[in-house]
Amino acid sequence: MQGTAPRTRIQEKNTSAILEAALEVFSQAGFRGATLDQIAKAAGLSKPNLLYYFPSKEAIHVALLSELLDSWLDPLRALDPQGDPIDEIVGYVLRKLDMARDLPRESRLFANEIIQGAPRIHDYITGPLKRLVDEKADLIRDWQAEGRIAPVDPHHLIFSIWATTQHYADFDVQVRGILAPGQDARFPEAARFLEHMYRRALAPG
Amino acid sequence: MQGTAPRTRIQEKNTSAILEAALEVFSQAGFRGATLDQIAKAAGLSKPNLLYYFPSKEAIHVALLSELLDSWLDPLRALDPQGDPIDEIVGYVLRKLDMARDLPRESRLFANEIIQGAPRIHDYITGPLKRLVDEKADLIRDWQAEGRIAPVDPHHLIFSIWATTQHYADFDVQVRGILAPGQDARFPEAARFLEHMYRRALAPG
DNA sequence: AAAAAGTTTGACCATTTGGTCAGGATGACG
DNA sequence: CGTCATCCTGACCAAATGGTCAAACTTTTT
Repeated sequence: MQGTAPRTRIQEKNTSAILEAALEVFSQAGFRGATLDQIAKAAGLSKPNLLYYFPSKEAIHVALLSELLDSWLDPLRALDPQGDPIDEIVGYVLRKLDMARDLPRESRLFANEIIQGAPRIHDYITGPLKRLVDEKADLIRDWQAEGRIAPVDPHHLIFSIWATTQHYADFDVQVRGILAPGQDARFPEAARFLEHMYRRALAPG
Repeated sequence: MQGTAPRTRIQEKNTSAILEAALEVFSQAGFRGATLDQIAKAAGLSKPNLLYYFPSKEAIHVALLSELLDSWLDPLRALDPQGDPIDEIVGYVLRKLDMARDLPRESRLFANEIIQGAPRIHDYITGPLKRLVDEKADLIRDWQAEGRIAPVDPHHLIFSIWATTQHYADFDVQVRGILAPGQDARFPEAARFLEHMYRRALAPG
């Protein structure tokens, strides 16, 4: 009945249909641009029925964001202190690029939220996200101290990785519009470009 | 009276007050998230008075976008075929970064529009924007053929420049949240990082 | 100073939108 | 099969929102 764990099959089915529909709508229109009617229609339910499963529009949005944020950090977490520094970072870039390809709606949901001032996830940014980024920045500084990677600012390196990879999800319309028609290969091409760029930029010496 | 050129002082003053207010509101909330009341209040006018100067909310948005798109291409246009390839591209990066610092609302207005599917500027993307990008991609390919710059995909190079620079405007909240506190230096730091990255990535050989 | 042109507003309207509710339908289960 | 809990809906509501309009108020022009 609430945003917590579903208890019955019907709840299971409907809550996930709602979240799926809401992801579609919110990611495309932003929070205020989305309407309960759109979400209900996309989920194949009536509006009052939506509100039987979630107490409000806001609650749906929060549920969606919580689910997302939970897994958003995973690729960065996987940066391995034991691995080869440049391979690790390039691996991170390619993992993020895969996410942009496979989960573009999640990326746009996140982007919408942040562009509009991150009203609902400010604590996440200054809390868990900042902590993890700071930790990985330290790791990168360690690698730099050992001379295994060029001495660039770790935070801005991470920002650039986010920017370049998420760009292919968030600005997809623009990318396709400019690359058209043969844009089917844009992700492999982007991977090749980004791998080249980061290998070159980070090579020590 | 319409979105064309103002005729009187009062028109001059009020239309620019409206556009300034609308930029503030639209860039922060997106088209659907913005309300005429918010814009009117920010402009210091009554809502009916807004609609005396612009026929609709949509018209204000269009006027704003037209104004913006007109100047959006300038930095890329300035890529000089006569200059040193790497200096030219790094110069472009730094110019875009300056724009992200000085005109963040314009950047967010644009980003909001594209994330939400570019309903109002699709023709601009596949038209003038694509043309200019393709032209500059050819220039970059020429430089590559002369061996003066590394052979990376020119389109994806340009995308990465847009992504990394606009990130500092569009995702400002996130950048500040992670860098805090000493985030006042984020633009000079970003400039240093990006210049390093692109010089390294593009050096021939 | 009067007329004309331009500007502003309060009151109003239709539609959209998030949300409620009483009651009916449907399933789970002894 | 009966009953209890879960699920679903049509009708409804209040607030917000984009937009209209007649009338009043200013400014410019003659």
